[in-house]
Amino acid sequence: MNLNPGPAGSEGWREPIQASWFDRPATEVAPDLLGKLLVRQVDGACAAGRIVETEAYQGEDDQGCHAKAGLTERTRVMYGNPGTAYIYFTYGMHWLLNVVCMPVGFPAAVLIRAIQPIFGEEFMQARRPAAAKGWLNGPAKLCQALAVDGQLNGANLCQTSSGLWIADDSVAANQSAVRTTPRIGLNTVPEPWRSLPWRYTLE
DNA sequence: CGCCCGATGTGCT
DNA sequence: GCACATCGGGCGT
Repeated sequence: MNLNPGPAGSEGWREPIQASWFDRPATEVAPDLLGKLLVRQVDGACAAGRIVETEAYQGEDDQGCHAKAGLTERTRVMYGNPGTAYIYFTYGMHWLLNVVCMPVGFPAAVLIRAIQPIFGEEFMQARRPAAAKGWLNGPAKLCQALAVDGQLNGANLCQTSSGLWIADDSVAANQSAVRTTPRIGLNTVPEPWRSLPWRYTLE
């Protein structure tokens, strides 16, 4: 098995970020996730991408957050441990990946919206049209590329045994390059939540 | 490039 | 019923 090691001299991608790092507001975790690695290991292959776009969703008050409906079967994971994967199905065909934040009992999560390929491109391209332009710049696209679906809902992202984790390879993001905008796709969400600057992008 | 629209399943009112 | 944290193709500019 060739694990397609990461950048020379950097083994940081093997070490998952620990749960305590996610035990704070999603509006803090979301910008801090920019520049971190999203790593997938499954079927004897390994692939990773650098996170370049995130969104924060937090609290039952946030009318853009699924937790506005309170604790339900669907939102249960968001009320759980920080560092857990909250993965849901939408538009009849797409999976979206979030990382749970905040202590148990408070619903919050960060949506991973885009990554840039770091290694394991062959693994990712086998699941995405190789010729497609912008083949990882969307929350459903990156889930398809990394073989992330509902089977991983509730998975612990703080251990490699899940086959999905987030790592810091010490290629620090330039914080000055972080930009904020309103979140995408909240077309019927009332103000002020619709326009909160809770989308974070790199470059 | 932009806008428009259909695909397609499910959670919640 | 309907909205939905989307995507890709089609067609007009």
